[in-house]
Amino acid sequence: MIDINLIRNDLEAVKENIRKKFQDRKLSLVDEVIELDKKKRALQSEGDSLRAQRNALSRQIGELMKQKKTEEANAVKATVTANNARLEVIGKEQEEIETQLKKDMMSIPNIIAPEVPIGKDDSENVERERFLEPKVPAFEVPYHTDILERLSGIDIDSARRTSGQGFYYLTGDIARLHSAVLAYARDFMIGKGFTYCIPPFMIRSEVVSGVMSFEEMDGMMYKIEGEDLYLIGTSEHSMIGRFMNTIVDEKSLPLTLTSYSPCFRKEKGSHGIEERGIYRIHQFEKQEMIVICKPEESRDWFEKLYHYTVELFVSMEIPVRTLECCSGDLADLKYRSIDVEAWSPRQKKYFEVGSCSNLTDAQARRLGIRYKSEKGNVFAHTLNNTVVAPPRMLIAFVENHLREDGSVYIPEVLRPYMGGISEIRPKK
RNA sequence: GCAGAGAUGGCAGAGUGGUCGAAUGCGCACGACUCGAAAUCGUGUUACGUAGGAAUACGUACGGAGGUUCGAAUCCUCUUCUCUGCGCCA
Repeated sequence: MIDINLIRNDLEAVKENIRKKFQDRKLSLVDEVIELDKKKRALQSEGDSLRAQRNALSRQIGELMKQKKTEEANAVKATVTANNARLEVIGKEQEEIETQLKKDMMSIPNIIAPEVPIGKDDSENVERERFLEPKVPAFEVPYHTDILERLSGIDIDSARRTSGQGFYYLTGDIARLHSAVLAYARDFMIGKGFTYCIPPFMIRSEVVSGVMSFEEMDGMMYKIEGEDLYLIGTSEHSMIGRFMNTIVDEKSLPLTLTSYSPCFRKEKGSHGIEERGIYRIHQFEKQEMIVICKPEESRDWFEKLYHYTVELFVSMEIPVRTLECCSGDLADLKYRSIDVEAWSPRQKKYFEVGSCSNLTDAQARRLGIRYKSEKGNVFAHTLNNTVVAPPRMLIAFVENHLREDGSVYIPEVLRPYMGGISEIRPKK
């Protein structure tokens, strides 16, 4: 949600931003907001003066009652009752206008960063940098589940029976590798000065509706039967929810947090879930980073954050590239987004393993996350980025580290978490 | 899960229908005293919205939602959380 003052003061900038995102149908919303805002203020000042009158009259009634002038008091009461009738009408109108205003404001996208390339959809995203040489081995790289099955590392058939499509059993060294990657990523982020955090894996509807739209909620969130609780789709939900409607201490900024959680997603309407394998699934685990900082610091943090992910992948010897999301592919709340993609020697292309976003104050304004400064209370800036999400990243891992004999190489940095072993070999 | 008590400003804590945005204490800011400090004294110190250049004015908010009333921190209903006791449990 952007600052309404921006619309009041620089309507053209807001409209230009909408055009850059190819959302021209939303242009009329901006004019509607101006109108509604005017009406809202008019109603408020009318209501305020009526209330001021009522407060004065009520005090008068108190006085008259004390002096036992009941008749006069009743006369004044009648005036107040008439006022109240009008107040009720105003109240209803105000409520309607405010609901519509809020809805409009939520649909108006955040102002995008100057470096965001203009483009309609993800096909126009722009590659920024590459790290490590993307290699294609001489032998054919099988589909990731075939690699994992040969290593006795996965059992999807059983998972289908117990839980249905989109689930998996990881077993043996592969399961251990999964945990090792998470533990290594956790320690890596702690080493960068982040505070490790394990959040609630379920949150209330109140928090859910704070962090996402109704459509997103319907398409993603699993609800707990008979309770006002939802399984989180990412730890960002509970991590950001933690600061909803709070004023954080300026001295504690920037808050740099790294959280672990399982993530549950319906993936409703996405065909990817039908795919064989563990690319798109209902349940996965993820290490995430969250930064809450002062506005003037968010641009620097953004650069740092996605470079941390890059550094992590490079340390595990997996080639990656960064991809700048173009204007049309950027979600409405985002100022800027960079995806980190890992190399797939099988597909001979890069695929997404993480996404880093700077939401500036749009998310904070929507959720009421502020800090107290000399200038008064200011909305903070929020950023989030994937450190690593192992089931998906395991695809990149086994594809890149597969050797011709079917074994998978374990990079140096992970060995302490794998009992010192340097490879996983097929059984038999 | 059951029963009882509670939720008020940065903190502690009064207030049970009308000059209550809220006593008092602590904290904090500024000033006086002092060579300087402590102590002491004085002044100030909630947030949000609207109008205004500003001083300020008006409105709203006493966990949250709704209700009663001319008027609600105060009465009623629901809800969330906290504490105490019992029960249950990794």
